[in-house]
Amino acid sequence: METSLVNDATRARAALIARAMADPKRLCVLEQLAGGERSVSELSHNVGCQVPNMSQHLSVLRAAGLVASRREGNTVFYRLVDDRVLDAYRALQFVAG
Amino acid sequence: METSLVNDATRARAALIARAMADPKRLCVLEQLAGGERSVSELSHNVGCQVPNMSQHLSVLRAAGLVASRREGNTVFYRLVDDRVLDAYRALQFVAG
DNA sequence: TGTTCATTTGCATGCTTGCGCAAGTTCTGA
DNA sequence: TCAGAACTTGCGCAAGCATGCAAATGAACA
Repeated sequence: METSLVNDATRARAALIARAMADPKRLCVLEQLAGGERSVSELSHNVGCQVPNMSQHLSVLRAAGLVASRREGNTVFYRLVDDRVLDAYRALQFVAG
Repeated sequence: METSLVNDATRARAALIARAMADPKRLCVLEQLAGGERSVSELSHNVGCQVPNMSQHLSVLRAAGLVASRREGNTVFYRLVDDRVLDAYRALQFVAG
């Protein structure tokens, strides 16, 4: 076991982000959010899953720091935290060929 | 549920790749392979896990199409299939901050 | 053929995940 | 204060995954 150019913490953080992106529905959410803010119910409708399930996926994405939310009355809107998230997604798609 | 710019198959493929990258040890393997071919035992030593465990991680990476292998006598050498894999990893690190 | 080294596979275990459903929370409007 | 809409959380289950260890396979060589 030897040292590396990248430290353990950075690697763990990158792995967490990859983990958050490791689900087609969550990738679909990122695509939706690329077009701007969306509510939970909009997302669950567009992605095709139940609202509680979508809420769980969103909490995974939020825990990884990929999305953030804002409440407006009864409605919670989610958005991408940073466009670099889309860059990473595009890089994955590029590898996917 | 509405259509999207990206089809289900592409999304699933990207998710598979993200899943393959969703482990610090596997990311460490990618870093090692960025420096050229490595044998399984070298990798298990450098990454810090048992050989059978490394073999499993490598099979995950291979299933995702990120690495390929070549046999030379008793030794199996693994390599990155494509430098775009590193681009994707860098993009993840970039998101990680 | 028999031995040894390098890697892969099989198996058991314990942890994590995605999902559906029910219940709880937060806010709006009558 | 009460009903209803929009989310979130808790729970249980089936499936998937990481890991360690033992056994099996493959290749080289005496």
